[in-house]
This record gives sequence, structure tokens and C-alpha cells, in this order.
Amino acid sequence: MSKSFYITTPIYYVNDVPHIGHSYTTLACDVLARYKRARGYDVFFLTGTDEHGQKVETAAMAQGETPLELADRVMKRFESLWEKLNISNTDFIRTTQERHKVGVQNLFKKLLEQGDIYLGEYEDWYCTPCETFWTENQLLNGSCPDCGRPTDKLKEESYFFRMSQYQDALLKHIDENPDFIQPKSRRNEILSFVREGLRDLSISRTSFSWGVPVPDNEKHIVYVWFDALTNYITALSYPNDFNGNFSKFWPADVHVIGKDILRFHAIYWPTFLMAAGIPLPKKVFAHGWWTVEGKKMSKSLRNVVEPNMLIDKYGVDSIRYFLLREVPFGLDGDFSHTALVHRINSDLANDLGNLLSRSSAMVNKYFKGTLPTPGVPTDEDKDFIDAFDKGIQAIDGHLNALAFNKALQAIWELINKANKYIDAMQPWTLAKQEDQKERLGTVLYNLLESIRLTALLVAPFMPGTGEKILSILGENPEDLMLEGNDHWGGLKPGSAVEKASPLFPRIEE
RNA sequence: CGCGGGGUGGAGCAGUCAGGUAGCUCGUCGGGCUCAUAACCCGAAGGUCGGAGGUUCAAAUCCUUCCCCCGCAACCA
Repeated sequence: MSKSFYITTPIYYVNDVPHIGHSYTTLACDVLARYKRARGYDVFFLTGTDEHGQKVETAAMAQGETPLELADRVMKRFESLWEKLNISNTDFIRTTQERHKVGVQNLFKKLLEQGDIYLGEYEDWYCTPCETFWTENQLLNGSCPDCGRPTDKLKEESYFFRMSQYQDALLKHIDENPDFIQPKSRRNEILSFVREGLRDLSISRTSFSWGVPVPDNEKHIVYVWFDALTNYITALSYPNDFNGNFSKFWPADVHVIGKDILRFHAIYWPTFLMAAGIPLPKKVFAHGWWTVEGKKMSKSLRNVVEPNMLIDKYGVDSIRYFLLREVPFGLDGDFSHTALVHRINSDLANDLGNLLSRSSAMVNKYFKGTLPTPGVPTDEDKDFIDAFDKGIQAIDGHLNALAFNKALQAIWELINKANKYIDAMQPWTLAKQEDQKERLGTVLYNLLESIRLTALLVAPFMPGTGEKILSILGENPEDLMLEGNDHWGGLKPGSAVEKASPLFPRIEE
């Protein structure tokens, strides 16, 4: 009876430390998860770490530690960053956990027994760093087309997944579900890739041992992507479903990913699921990448943006706002400090923060901090109120489409409306006329009520800010529910309104 | 003909798929207001939509062709 919503980030590879890109993906999921909760959904929001594979094994060896020690160490960095970023994930899965390994083996075995996985032999050019085989004509001057490093001719016994068998079914599914892969440009990419033909996929390795062993043939390790992708269901206690999460939350409503791993999510994963007779996720959304000050992020340029420092310097909510406001989700964007400071100053300090300051100050100045009772609304009031009803609907549409920047734009249109409303109503003039007391009360009530709604709308993006505003308005900051609270008139006249200090201090450049 | 992305007022972008007054944010300039974090509100200037040709009553938008810019593989979302 209760509505459920399942959203996932990719599981992050522990061979890397968290940067702005990881934060971006996770943040987007968090905003949607929070919004859906506020809409009354029972939300399962999953993130985690991918801890297997040759690269981890090698890196650990180089550091003189075991792969698991390395994973433990790096995994904690992700965990603590998510805490700092105010991420509200339901679960954090690690591919080294027993619950995961059991699920992977179970799925592998099922496909093996029904003949969708078979033992064969692989002979091709192998790029060790990428853990990928390439065919002769995929190579660029004999090197890996992905990373440009040299490849080796490798022949090994390998298990294969009959991906070719599912080509038509996948095409049909993509065709019949226009929203399955988003944005549309990515969908087209995948369509043309699949149309060129799918080969059977090698899904085991024998060249290293750090991974999930193939059931009953332990010299084979399950291919990292088969392993990793399965996390989306093992976290829901697939296959035994002992806690009912799998039946409750699967299929996922959306897998949010970076554009680089689209192929795995839009081709491999769906075909695995088809073979297993498991429903496909409803949506796979590939977002864009960040450059930094116009340049690609790279360790050699030493321009990798460190999220912890950023949060310390500017505050969580400012960063959360900036990342989702600056660039349309799905397109690449540039992270620049001047753009960040501009956004904080003009959108957060000037538009939103100052709106709260001036409004709460007037209630204190003219009504001693007690929220007045509104009188009969004028046509202008009705227009103002109406804008909120319409805006809230528009925002819902944008969020369901993962158009975070449009949702924020729409919220800021409402904030601008409120600032204009003040100017048009001129409460300071009304305050000078004794017979306009009731009108003044109406104007201020409307203003504060509009701020209450804004706080709720902004809360999924900036939870701390939403709470702060609500408590200034005398509302319960714990209650961020939109459902049932998103109609006009929620504020109770007579409640105490605090005089707000600046929400977002301006940053001098 | 390597692939991909792009060329729209000073900057950054939307609009191009389904042709029909060129829009947004920031910046600049002028004005208003004084409740407020020198914030807020109003107005103005500024573009032959990379070039050329074509289709059309009509093209930033469709077709042809040319020019220019960016990225190309790691650390990755």
C-alpha cells in the first residue's frame, strides 16, 4: 500500500579516493531520495563500494597490505565523505560482504545451470590495467583503445555469458521503453551499439584471485562487472529475500551513473537480468562529467577537486546547491570557484537569504515577532498564491525527470516572486498607516507562508537550510514532509517568528 | 575524409528533434525603494544565431558545403 522508491549510485571502486565526481552522483541520488521521502514514498537509497579486481589486488600489494585492508581503508573515506555531505543512504554495500558474494554466486550458478553461461576459451588482446579484452581490429596501433597502453595476447579458459542471445530482446525493450536510458543522446548511442551486434561476454578471469570465485570451479574469478552490477539486487537480499526488500523494492526506479559506465548498465546488466528472469530497472540515467576551471580533472594537473576541503570552506548546502544548479544533469559542466562564489552570493545570500532576513525582520518590527492572521486575499495575493501551486507541480515534474537544475530554477522563480511581492505591497508603507494594520498582517503572513513552502522545496537539496528556515518560522524542523504540507496556509497565525541572522553570508571575492 | 562535443548580444548557456515576434543567468548603464546580508524591484543598451549556397510565404531551427574551437584516455562519476 505504501509507495516504494529504489534509487542507486554506482558502487565506487576502491582503487580511487573520492572526488567531486563521486560526490555529484551520490548527491543527485540523495536529493531525489529525500524528495521522494518528502512525498511519502518508502525509499531505499543504496550506495557502496566495489572492492574486487586485479587493480585492487595489485595496488594493495604495492602498499604492502591485503586487498581487504586497502578496501577497508578507502571505503571509510567514502563513508565519512557521505556523512559530511549529508547523504541519507539507506544501506552501504561492499562487494566483499558475505551477503553480496552469496548472491553473485547464486546468480552465476543459475545462469550456468540453464545454459546461459558456458565454459569456453578466450584468445584475444588483453589490457591488464583495464581488465578488458579487445579484438584485433579494436586495437589502436596494437594498444588498448581505452587507455593506450600495450596489450598482451592472452588465451585463457573462460566462462561466457550468452549476451548475443539477448540482443533482440534488449533492443525491443529499449524501443518499447523510451525512458529506460536517459538522456536521449545516450540512448541513441546504446541503440547503435547494440544494433552492431552483441558478442558473448567473457565473465570470468583466471589471472588473479581477488574476487568472487566461480561456484564449483574456484580457479575462476567472476568478472568484476558481473560481480559489481549484481550489488543492486544483493543489497535487497536477493535471492532468498529474507527481509522482503527484494520483492518490495525491485525493480529499481533509477540507477544513476556517470556516462562512462553506461554500457555496463544499459547492456550487460539488463541482459544478465533478462537471462535470470528478473525484471529490468525502470531507468538508467547517465549524467555528465565535471571539468575544473575549464580543464579536465587529473592527478597530474593536480586539479582534482577535494570535496572535503570544499565543504569546509563553503559549507555543505552551498556545495550541494551549486553542483545541481550550475549544470543540467546529463551534460558536462565546469567547476570554477568564481562561478561557485557568484552562485552563493546571488542565489543563496541575495535572493533566498535576504528574503528570509527582510521578511522575518518585518514580522518582528511590526508585530513583535508574532505571526499575524491573514485577512481576505486581494487579486494580487491570489496570483501570488497561485504561482506557488503551479510551481510546486512543475518542480515535481522536473525532479521526476532528474532535471535538478530546472527544479532549482523553478524554486528560484518562486523566491523571486516573493521578493517582487514585497516590493509591490510595500509593507513599510502600510506600517505607517494605522488603518492598514490588517492588510499589513495579510501581506506578511503570505510572505512568511511562501517562505515556509520554499523551505520545504529547498530541503531535499539543502537539508540544513530547510530545517533552519522552518525553525525560524516556528515550525517543526524535523518535519520536512511535502505531502500533505504543500498546500497554502500551513503556517499557524500567532506562532513566534524569529528574526533571522544571515543564512548565507556573502563571500567577498 | 579518425571519433565525439561545440561555434547564439561582454561571459556562461537555452532554443535546433516537431521552421513562424531571439530567451535566461551573470556583468554593464540608468532609475526606484529603504523592510533587508550595499541586499531587493523596475528599465535600458548590446546579437546580420561561425561563413557561403539552397528549400520555403517564412530558417538559429531543414538540406548542401566550407571554416574554426575543444577533448581523445587516465586517477575516475
